[in-house]
Amino acid sequence: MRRTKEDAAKTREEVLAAAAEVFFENGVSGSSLDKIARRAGVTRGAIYWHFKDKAEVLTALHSEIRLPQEELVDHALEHGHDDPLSLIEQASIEVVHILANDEQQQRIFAIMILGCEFTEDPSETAQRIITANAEMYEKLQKLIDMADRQGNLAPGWTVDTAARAFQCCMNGLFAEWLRSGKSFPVIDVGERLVRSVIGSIRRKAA
Amino acid sequence: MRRTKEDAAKTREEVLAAAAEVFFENGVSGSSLDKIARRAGVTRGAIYWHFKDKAEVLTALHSEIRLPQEELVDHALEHGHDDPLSLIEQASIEVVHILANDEQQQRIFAIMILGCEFTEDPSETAQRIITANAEMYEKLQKLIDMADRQGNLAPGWTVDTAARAFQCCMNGLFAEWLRSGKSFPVIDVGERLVRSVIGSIRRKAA
DNA sequence: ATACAAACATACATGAATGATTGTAAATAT
DNA sequence: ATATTTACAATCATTCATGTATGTTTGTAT
Repeated sequence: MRRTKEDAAKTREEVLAAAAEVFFENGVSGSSLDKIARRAGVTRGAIYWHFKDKAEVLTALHSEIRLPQEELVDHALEHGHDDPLSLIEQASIEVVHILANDEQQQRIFAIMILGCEFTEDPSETAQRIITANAEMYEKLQKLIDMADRQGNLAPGWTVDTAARAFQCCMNGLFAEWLRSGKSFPVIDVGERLVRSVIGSIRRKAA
Repeated sequence: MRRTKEDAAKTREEVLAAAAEVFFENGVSGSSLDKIARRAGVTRGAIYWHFKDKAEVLTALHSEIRLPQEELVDHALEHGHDDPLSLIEQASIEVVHILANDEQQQRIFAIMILGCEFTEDPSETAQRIITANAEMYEKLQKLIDMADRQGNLAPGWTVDTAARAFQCCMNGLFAEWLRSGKSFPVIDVGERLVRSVIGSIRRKAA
């Protein structure tokens, strides 16, 4: 009962979708490959065909998140922008809106932030997550550096401090929202939070 | 080789200390009771004598964190305070300083925030963490409510939105710091962040 | 002095998850 | 038309952690 290439690609997607659900429900280490297979309507054999092990399923899931605003930010980094802080503000608010409406991305985000166990000697999977976070931070830092060179950074702030503070807020926002079972309006809180922090970072007009 | 009561209490503490280390290094579900026992210099028998199972070790660890400023906040809640927002600001900055210098509490915090797997149908352990977080939120909310009734809440903010925003920032700060391997100065970032958000929440003097 | 219980260590039984191997039917290349 | 992969399913051996049960030694009460 061999399937055509499209069929195979389909089962691969179904496995990933099932993995997202099961990981989300039981945590990564609480999810056996058998559970995922059953949810996907296949056997473990199928999973082992498409992926090396559970870690590879996780990284495959992770590589599925590609927020559209990343291109926006990349473009600004390449071509420059006359108001980088406003760009950060707008892009971040956009991300909040997107995440608030995309259940699949919420699940993946929850798995990454809350469901992946911390290790001091990180597994390659955990390492990838840390790396992705670091890349995000670098972009943030470069944009704020642009703002600084344009004289728009408020006194007292350094580029690094500002970038870290903003990153903490955003990750904290999503983590708390997902951890609490979406018990508060992310969009409201997120918009106010973003504007507050950006407002503090931005040098006030004299 | 029965020990005296003091000896027994000592091994209990040693088991907890070892558990904090092992959990921190390998994650909760990646830590077998045997590993913890070896680290503590005992056998699993000793652990099973003092605790029912791994979950009970975790909750025992969790109950070890009692930040001193909780009493400060409780006192303010009971007796009122003429400037609750300043109280939040000071207490939070104090917490940052304490956490920055207490490795044991850092480990426990890391385990709770990063190392405890998320479950939609939460285990009792996870539930305790969520509950503790909710209690913290309630106190925050009551303090901000006090500020609101004193006319000190900036327009645009609601009590809930402000409390959530602040909570997200603080948890995000610690989570990012620990996840990143303490790669940035928490105290600097934390102080600026706290002052920024509280500054945004507080109504400006006319 | 003796009986009992506390504080463990040791040994064992169980189950769950993994990874590897093998089987196999259909798709595709030749 | 045949050979060869592909895309899985099914089975198996092994590991590993857990929980329990039992053994052993020593404090402690009487």
